Amino acid sequence: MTYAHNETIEKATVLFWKKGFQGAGMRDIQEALDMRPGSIYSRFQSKEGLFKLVVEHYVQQSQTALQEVAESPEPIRALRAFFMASLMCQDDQRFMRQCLLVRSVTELELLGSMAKKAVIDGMGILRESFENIVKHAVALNALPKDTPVAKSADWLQNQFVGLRTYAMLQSDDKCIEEMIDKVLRDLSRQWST
Amino acid sequence: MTYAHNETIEKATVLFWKKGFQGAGMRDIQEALDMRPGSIYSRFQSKEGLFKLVVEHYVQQSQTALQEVAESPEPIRALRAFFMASLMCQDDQRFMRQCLLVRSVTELELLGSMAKKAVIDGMGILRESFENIVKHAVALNALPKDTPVAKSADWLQNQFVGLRTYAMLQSDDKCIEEMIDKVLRDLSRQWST
DNA sequence: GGTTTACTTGAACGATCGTTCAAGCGATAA
DNA sequence: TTATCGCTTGAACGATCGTTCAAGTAAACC
Repeated sequence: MTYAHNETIEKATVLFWKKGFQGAGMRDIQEALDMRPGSIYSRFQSKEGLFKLVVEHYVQQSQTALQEVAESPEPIRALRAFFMASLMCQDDQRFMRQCLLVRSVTELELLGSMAKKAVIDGMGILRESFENIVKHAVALNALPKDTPVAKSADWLQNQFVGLRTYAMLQSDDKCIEEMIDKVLRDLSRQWST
Repeated sequence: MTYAHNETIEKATVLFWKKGFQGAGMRDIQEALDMRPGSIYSRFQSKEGLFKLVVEHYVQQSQTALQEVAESPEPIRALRAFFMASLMCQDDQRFMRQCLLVRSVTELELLGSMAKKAVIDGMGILRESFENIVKHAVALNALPKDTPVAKSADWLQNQFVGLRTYAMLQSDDKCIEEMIDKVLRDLSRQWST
């Protein structure tokens, strides 16, 4: 039941990821989930209700992954692995290189208040996860003691956004890898002028 | 005639920028341009034809602005000014903080081949403009001689994308300014490990 | 067996989508 | 004046949108 529920959410995630909220029509959704409109509406209330669940599920999954990075004995190396996995997925899943949340931000205006809140809250939650990583890295001396944690978290999330857009258009994985390494080097550097 | 044409394109640009290609309906367009459907179709052939012109116009404007940065006697300072102007526009134009091209990339799949080409080519053209800036800066000793020009151009465009997304969600202009300065510092640094 | 309950079905709704086209308009040429 | 031209108009087209709902199904409880 709950398993089937998660499976359904994940199918919807792929669809929204590929086509966007507006771009994914109810008939696409019906086909992807192999459900008839009545069933979908009885379970999720509306297209937007389903989308909200998708976003929350996505945030939760990402949060878990980032938490594992933070708690790793080598957080910087783990972060690098996380970046690589997110940015270099197979070509037939290229659309997943773009962050689902960032994609949704561009559609924010035409989302209802519930879904909108889920997206914005999600961005905040992931920012916190990045902050956790920086904190742990500082504690382990993997980053300088005087690293401004809050600012670095903003910056890191920001870099991730840029990287994901870059990775979506860039076909040469080697370039992506170099870009990741530049980010990690810049992360370690002093922030002061 | 041509002036009125440009004015029309610019009105359409604002609309597509705010609502996206899919989100802007023909009836929105009719209202924004104060034209009836027949006139729009006789002049632009289709919604996509209009969008293509909008994208090309946007790219051309951006290219001109970046060219001025490159040819400035202090390119890094000029680049900073360009970033500030792009990222800190008034709140009622906040949607313009997101790059129109990046926004369009998320809708790439549902664009016809003509408009798609305009978007992708546009990204390439702007990348070249960033490369020009780096080249000029190196020539003026504003950047180290051994700066890898092509890679730096990719990186710089990438940073701009990240910054624009960041600026759209971040309400504190001071944070944005600090982030810009971090980018400019990281730009000057050595790329080698 | 009969009733309730939760879930599913698919036809159909009104609204909106991008687009078309016959008809109308005003200026220019004959 | 009449004919021709490019441009405009707005009603209307078929398609698709998100959504609804009466009818059907199957398991659970009395």
